[in-house]
Amino acid sequence: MITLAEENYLKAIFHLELESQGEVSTNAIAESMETKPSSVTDMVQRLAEKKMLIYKRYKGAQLTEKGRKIAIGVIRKHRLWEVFLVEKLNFHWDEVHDIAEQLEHVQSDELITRLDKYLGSPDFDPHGDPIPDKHGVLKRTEKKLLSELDKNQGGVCVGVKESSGEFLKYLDKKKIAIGTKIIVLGKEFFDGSMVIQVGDEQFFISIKIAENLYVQTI
Amino acid sequence: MITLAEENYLKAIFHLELESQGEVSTNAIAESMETKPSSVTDMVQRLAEKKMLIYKRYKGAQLTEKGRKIAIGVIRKHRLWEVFLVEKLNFHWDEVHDIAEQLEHVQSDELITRLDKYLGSPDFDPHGDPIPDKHGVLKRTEKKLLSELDKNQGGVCVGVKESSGEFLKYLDKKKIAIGTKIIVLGKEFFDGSMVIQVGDEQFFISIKIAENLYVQTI
DNA sequence: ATTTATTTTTAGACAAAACTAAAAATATGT
DNA sequence: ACATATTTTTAGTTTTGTCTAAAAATAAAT
Repeated sequence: MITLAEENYLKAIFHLELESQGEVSTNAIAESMETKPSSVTDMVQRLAEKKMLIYKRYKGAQLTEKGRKIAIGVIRKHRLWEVFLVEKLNFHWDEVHDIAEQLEHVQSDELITRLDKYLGSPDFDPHGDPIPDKHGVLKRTEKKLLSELDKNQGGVCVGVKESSGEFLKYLDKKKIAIGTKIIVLGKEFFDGSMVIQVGDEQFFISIKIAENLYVQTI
Repeated sequence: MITLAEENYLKAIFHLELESQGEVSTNAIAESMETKPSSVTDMVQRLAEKKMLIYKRYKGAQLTEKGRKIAIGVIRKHRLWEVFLVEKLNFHWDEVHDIAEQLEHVQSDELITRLDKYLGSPDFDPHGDPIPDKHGVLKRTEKKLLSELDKNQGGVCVGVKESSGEFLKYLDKKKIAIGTKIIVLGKEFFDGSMVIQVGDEQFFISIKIAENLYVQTI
């Protein structure tokens, strides 16, 4: 049996491992979970006993295969519920996080299997983050053109193909820079135009823009 | 703030109050929650301090308006989620209880408002139990003919209109007696025939049966 | 009414998950 | 390298919710 708190720790450690290679520090976990380092030490030791991570004192934590599986399972549930909240209950994409944070802890494999099917097995959540499949495989892709992204997929801007002053000025006006996250909210088949989300703003772009912007998918 | 355990106690006490008037005994609560009487005493004292119920030692507990409101809120959430699981995710009616037991504790008024609307504001859950409205009002109806019930509504058999031997023998064969719970799973408009659930069995009945059976709706 | 049985409560422990304060280990700066 | 700063851990409490065992109150029985 796994507790709610344990699931949250595993999830947080998983995310931190993505950002920086190797062991995750006690302080980093404490900060990301808004708790005290001493509490983290406690929990991390418990999780190490349960073989969900490897912990070396003063060095940090590293998920085991078992721990990573659980973390990815929680993330899969979180993102599927976010899709449900936005697509079926018409929540706005930025209102769903706290609710999904609760729903992700409901324990029932059958529920998630059916929810996934009901939602049409989506690949991305409303924030553009990829949804792991039932085997825990995360679609980890490389640099792409923005125009290659699908609906609901997101990426971080990593460069431009064309670098004319006009184009850069346009990007500046739209507050797109290296490191800016972009989510595809909609895509038109016949002309490749898109509606994208940048920060709080949603706007329309033509295929000419989308074909000249490189993004790193998550 | 209210905890998960507190919600479960309030819900259990609410159900016990329906079955027997007046105060609910410590032992009764312990039995219905599958826990020890000493634990119940503890929790009931905490809930009394929070003004969710009135507790007199050695006498039992009685919900206050505040406590009852919370209990009904939890029951509303439970039953709405059950409808979701059956109608949208195609679960069978007898598989959904444990999952709804978890979903009922997700805290978000907006979520429930939207879920209710999404499901078409149903009046009854898949077990035929009534769903309290957003103000906590439970559709508490009186004795009716089975034929007057709507789809998904349930009732307890309280008597017959016609009492011929043939009819009673039929009821006996179908294991329907005073106190038996009946749920309407489907209703045909043009002839008033129904598919009903009795215990584990589901079967078809004609309007002649439905018009001669009194039920007490829940 | 007084003993017996049942119910309920108290007292004391425990586990999970958090905290504070202090100690220990590691990292940094000159 | 050595003092200082930072990070991490330990030790000791707290809260929530549970338990067991024993005591107290209430109910039942002869």
